[in-house]
Amino acid sequence: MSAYRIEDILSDEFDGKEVEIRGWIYRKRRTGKLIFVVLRDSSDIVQCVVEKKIVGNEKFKSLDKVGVESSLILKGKVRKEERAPTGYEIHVDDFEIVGPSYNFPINKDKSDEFLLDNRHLWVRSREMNAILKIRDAVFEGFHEFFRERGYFETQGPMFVTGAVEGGSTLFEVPYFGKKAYLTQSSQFYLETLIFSLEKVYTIAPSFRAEKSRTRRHLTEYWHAEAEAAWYHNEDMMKDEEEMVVHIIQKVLEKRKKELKLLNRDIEFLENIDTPFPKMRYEKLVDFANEHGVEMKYGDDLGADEESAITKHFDSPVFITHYPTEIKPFYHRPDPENPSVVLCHDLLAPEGYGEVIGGGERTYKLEVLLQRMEEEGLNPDDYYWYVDLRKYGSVPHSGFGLGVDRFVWWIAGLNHIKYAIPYPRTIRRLKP
RNA sequence: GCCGCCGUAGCUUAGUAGGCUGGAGCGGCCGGCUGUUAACCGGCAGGUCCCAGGUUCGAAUCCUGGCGGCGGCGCCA
Repeated sequence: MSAYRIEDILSDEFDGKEVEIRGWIYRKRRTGKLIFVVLRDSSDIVQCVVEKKIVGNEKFKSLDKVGVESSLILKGKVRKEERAPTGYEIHVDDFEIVGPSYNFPINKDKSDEFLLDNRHLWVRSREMNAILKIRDAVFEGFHEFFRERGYFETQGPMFVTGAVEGGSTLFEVPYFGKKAYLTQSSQFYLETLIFSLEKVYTIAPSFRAEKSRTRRHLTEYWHAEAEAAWYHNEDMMKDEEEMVVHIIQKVLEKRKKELKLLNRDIEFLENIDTPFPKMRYEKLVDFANEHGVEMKYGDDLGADEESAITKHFDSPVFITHYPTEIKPFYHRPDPENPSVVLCHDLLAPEGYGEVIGGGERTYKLEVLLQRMEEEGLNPDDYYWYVDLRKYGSVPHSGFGLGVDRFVWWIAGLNHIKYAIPYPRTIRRLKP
């Protein structure tokens, strides 16, 4: 007999049928000559009733001895049962203990720190299981969207020699007697690749040695990035908002059960649609001040500002046209007003804040060299990036999205460390 | 870089204006129970009170230093 997934047998169709299932003991309760085993597999949980008179004294005792997380194969008959946690239970005819487990370290009392130390075991929990499935749907949604839109998936290197963002946040690694760094972003490499493929995307890790201790920072995070030739700022924003909606739809289609388990406000997600509100940076300054957040022109958005602003929207919101001096050199200054750049950030609602940073790239050689000089950068260090502006340059735009931040928001989590299987933060390097 | 908080049993913790033998829940072990819902009932074991030094008749509690951890800001995705 082949084994069923638990999720698949939780239906009236299976009522009265004989099945085999495999999984791990999630809960176990003994009462006299009965043992209730709540078994979990990757799909769901189901209560199984083991009677002493059916399985025999020896087997009954052996099951009584092992603890939660023991792995079992069991055979029995499915019955509809209102008293069971998931509405059905299995009356067990026979079972096999495959891998016993004693004294599983995680029980009902648990601190964050303890669970992080035991992440390799905590990934089995129903909460983590639900989050990981939502994360999977998010990745699926990305790939699906980009490919449908004619983007090619590609990859940049992880070992690099220079910075994309500020240089102080690079992780240095020894490299055969030389210094190398772990990449902060694949953006510059994607820019080179559009001259071959025109529209490209990648989902890869990025590394930032920021000493941040916040609920939205990781030192190693998954970065979904795209670049497209001939795209202007607004073209890119259009793809992005449609991408965000596509991914949300994908998660809603596949993972409603998991969102419910996490107590996510599902209706909120269902109501998100294009177009997203768009606000120029200068308007945002006024908006912030009108809503009790002190902000002056030239300030970057802090966590307080983002949180205060996004709580006023029930949709992600684009902020565009930031002052040139607070953005990196590669952003294209607005030809109509070079004191601002053609860029955009996407802020997630409900106080979550920035999930995307993107914009149009400077494609004229003179402008790029001037901006590099203003920021004190040596063009020789970026010779290959500068070269792109010498040989058939074209207008182009791109963006980077923090996938873990996105999952953090979609799943409605309290801290980004719950959004990734093994979070890496300034203080957390294991397991 | 800055601000704040914490370290007591395997886990979660009570106890800290110094004072009797440092309590409890969960987990573990032994026993009981035929419908449990993170079951329940009885019993047992389990402690370097983070480390070092100091004050004191007396320190988990006060002081100094160290180690480890947590939350937040800035920065960013």
